[in-house]
Amino acid sequence: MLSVAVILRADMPDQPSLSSAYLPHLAYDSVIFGFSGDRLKILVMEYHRTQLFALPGGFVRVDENLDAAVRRGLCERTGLSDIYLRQFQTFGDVARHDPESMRRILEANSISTTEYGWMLDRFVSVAYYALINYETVRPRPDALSDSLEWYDLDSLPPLLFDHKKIVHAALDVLRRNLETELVGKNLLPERFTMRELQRVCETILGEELRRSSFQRKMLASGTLRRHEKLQHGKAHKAPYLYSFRTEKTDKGKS
Amino acid sequence: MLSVAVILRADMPDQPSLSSAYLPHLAYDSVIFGFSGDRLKILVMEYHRTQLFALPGGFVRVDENLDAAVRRGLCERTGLSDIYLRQFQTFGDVARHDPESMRRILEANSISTTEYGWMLDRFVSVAYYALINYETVRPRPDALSDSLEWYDLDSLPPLLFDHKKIVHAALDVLRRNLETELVGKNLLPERFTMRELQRVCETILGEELRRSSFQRKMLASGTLRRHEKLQHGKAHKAPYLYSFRTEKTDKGKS
DNA sequence: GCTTATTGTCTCAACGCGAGACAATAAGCC
DNA sequence: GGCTTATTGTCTCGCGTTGAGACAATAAGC
Repeated sequence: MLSVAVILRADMPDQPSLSSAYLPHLAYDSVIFGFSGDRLKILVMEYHRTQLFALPGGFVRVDENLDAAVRRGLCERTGLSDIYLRQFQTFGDVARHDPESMRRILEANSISTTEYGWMLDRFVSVAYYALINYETVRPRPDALSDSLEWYDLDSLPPLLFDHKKIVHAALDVLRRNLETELVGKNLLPERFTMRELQRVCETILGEELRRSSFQRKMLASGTLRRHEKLQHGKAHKAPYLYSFRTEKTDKGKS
Repeated sequence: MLSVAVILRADMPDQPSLSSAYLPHLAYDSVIFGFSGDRLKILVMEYHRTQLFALPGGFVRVDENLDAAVRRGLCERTGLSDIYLRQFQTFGDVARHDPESMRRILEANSISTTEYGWMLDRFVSVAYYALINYETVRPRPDALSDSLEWYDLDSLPPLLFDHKKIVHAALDVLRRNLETELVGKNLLPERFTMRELQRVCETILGEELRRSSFQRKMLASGTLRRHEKLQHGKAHKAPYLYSFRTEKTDKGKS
């Protein structure tokens, strides 16, 4: 949360006071998962000149749907507009706010603490997680040139506020919803091999799965469509390519 | 949300302005489930002189944890202080706010819309559900003598705002968590028969379960403790009484 | 003492899953 | 071209879980 740059962008020309354009005391934080072929990563931003890291987040405009606000922020960061997004928990403890760190960020960026003092207040934050295909995204740090980079889940930098807790909560929910939410659809390219799909599931769960059982279960689930075009160019037997079945692409196929 | 009486209680003697004691634009709503022996019910409040119905809810003080605020409100309504409570979703659409209905409520209760105009604003609401034993509670409508009563889930009155949607979302989550959350523990008395436990699960799921399978599964789960004292006074074979196992009551028992 | 409804437990078949085996295949190497 | 080798798709076997039904034990009412 507390993405300074989101506020400072020149995208609110008609607002006399910047703070009044947003709902006070309310923020969102996003855990953006990406899959890189063998590892699960998330996007972490670093505030310039502070070595302080946090999840990308932002605020909600007074006339904006909560979901829309998150989608807007996500688009600004990744350039993607139609991605899988899911709200999973709201964090509202008083102890989560940390005005000292926030003050350091503002001062390091020469931002007036009198005009933007409201950012030092307590915030209740609604947390979302997103699933995107690692390859299709070039993360864009915002106007204050904060960095925005992929970090391995098991080698995250120290995060501000309660963001570490938020990341773990996101992973928990993601694991619970792995079977019902077609996770691979959002983390893999359009067409993929059974092995790649298995890798995604294994990485999220943090455990290895039996190949034959996994294949049997996936085929039986009816969510996959097998294509006749094989993957060539690599060693050994050429595997089938699969894609996720949609109502449009095929109907009534076994 | 928008429980007027919560605000008007004389519990904030030091606050010069009532509105500043609470986080603006933020509320909570609670779906309080109770079980009456054969039916699942929830608590619904009626604003006096308006015939407008809504879920019990309230606001969060500026120095108060979100969870604590809900617990406080729940205690005021039910008198219970140690109950099962779970946050499940946050509702943040702009369309959910309905200033006209809110104005009717304020006017019907002769509340100044200039001083309490902030209650007409848009609110983002964090929704919780609670599970309580129907028998142990005498619902307390608040200072404005709004009524607060148990309603059958399938015969709810029309609810304000998006509260119907919130109720359905709560039921969805409750069903998904039925197996992992020891729901019966909170909806049944201390000791109960296997039949009563099965009734709770069936009512929540909205479907009938096989008696033998249910009994086998419950006994195998290890969460139940069987007592030797039987239930007498009723016809037919006397069933065992069970209670939920806690770490204190027994350890290492098969 | 009989009837009747309920309860605790058992059996059997169907199904899903872990584990392993097998043939088919395609690239690399000689 | 023939062999090696790793990967893939599929099959089988055994185990445990579940649905469905059966059975005896029991307690209240007549």
